[in-house]
Amino acid sequence: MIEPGGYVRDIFLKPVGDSVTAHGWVKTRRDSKGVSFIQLSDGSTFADLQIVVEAGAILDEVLAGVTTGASLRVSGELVASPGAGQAVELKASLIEVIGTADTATYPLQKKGHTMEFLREKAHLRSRSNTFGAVFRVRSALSFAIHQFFQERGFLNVHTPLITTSDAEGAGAMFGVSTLDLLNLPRTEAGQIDYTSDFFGKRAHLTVSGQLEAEIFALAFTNVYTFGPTFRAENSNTPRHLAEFWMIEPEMAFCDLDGNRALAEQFLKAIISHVLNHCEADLAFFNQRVDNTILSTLEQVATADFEHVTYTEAVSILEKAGRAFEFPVFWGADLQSEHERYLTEETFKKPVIVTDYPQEIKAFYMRRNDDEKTVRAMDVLAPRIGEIIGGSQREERHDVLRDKITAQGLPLEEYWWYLELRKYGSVPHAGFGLGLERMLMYITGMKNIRDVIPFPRTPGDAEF
RNA sequence: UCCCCGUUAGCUCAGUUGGCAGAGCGCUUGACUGUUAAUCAGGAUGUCGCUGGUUCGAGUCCAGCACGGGGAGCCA
Repeated sequence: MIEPGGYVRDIFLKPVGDSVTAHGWVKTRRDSKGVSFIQLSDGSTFADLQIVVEAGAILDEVLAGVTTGASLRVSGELVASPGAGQAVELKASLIEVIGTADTATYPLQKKGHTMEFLREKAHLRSRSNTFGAVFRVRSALSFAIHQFFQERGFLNVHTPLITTSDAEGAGAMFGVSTLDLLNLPRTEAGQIDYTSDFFGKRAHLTVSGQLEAEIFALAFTNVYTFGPTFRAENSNTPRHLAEFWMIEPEMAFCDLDGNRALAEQFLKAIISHVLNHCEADLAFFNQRVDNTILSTLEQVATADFEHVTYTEAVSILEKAGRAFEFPVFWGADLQSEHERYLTEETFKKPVIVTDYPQEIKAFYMRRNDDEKTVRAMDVLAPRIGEIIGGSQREERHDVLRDKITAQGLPLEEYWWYLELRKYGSVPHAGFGLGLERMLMYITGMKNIRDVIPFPRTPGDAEF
């Protein structure tokens, strides 16, 4: 394997004159009479290593196998580059073609691919400039998220992916079953008999780890989850996946103000980390994908977020003097167009909206004294809308029981959730961040399917 | 799931009033002593998404279906 020090990223930092060996895949090759240039990438950094092959240095039979997509081991001397694009380059004295790639059929070319085409080549697209940058940023972002919480004493909890309760009473869920679909056991009433199923009752893939995270918050004080989440909604948009990754911190002894403050610190910290550690990748996105991302990210990392209540937001929208497609009135949920107006036109930066009407929010959100609103918060970002959703949780047993009943949810399914409010209940709060939504925001990528390695969407689970 | 748009060479696309299937890039052959999406010259490459229909004749008109994109809803 390649050890630290052997990545292309490391080779760039070595002194001129060193003997080095590089491994990677050929991105492209240029020939002149007497000299060839090979762009070699191993994914460790945005820049390719330029390999220079002088006339006679390498056998023609070997060089014939050096084509776009082929994998190589190259040894030679690191030299200062007289060309403009790079400080150093590798003067090859030995090239081994590890795996060839037929130029007639290799799908990736030097330029001109659409995201849609590359999505169909998900097994090769990670070798491209764009997807190399996307997945390096994704990895750095994931690290920054763990670091942020670990440094603050948060416990990382692995909540289950298979669940027998419907966490929010909302959203279609994927069933998990070992029953024979061609021969389903039936109850006398004709319903499917899940008592003979693997878990003895109906099971699903989780739509959120929040309820289990609350259990851990009431034992470990501050916790967070970071794992995959599943929604079986038939959503066909550039912002939805059937399988995506979500981060859900949950804090005991915390109210909505603390929750809001943490969300803002969190976003600033992880954006700063990426700004400091992925400069070349971000420069590429800023140049080729969206020329506003660098200035936007720098602003978000430093400027204070706006905070308005739902009631204030509605008031702003009513005074906007604009004909929205969906009417604005107190009690209506904010639509995409309303969120965009607030973030892109009114404030031009992230906005945290709090205290939504009880009727449009989930049962577990803490009811305010006005009996009409709940301690909910949405962090809205320019261009992509809701990036974080969270709330202070209802910690009062009787109020929570009433809210579950009022929303028509089965009390018995929530027995343990209610029992947490009987034994040492404390005010607590948390939020959820969609990793892919955050990545879209950071990279400027327009389709969520292009910031996850292998997207799952309705009708598509290839790879 | 609803609305709109699209599907022509490996890729990105043009294709006029229904009348011989096109370009650029990629690939390939050659030229060129240092390129940066190299450049220059030549060459090959087609189930016009699928199934029907209209017509003397359909890439072009009509219908259905499939797939893709954008917008909406659901939401992270």
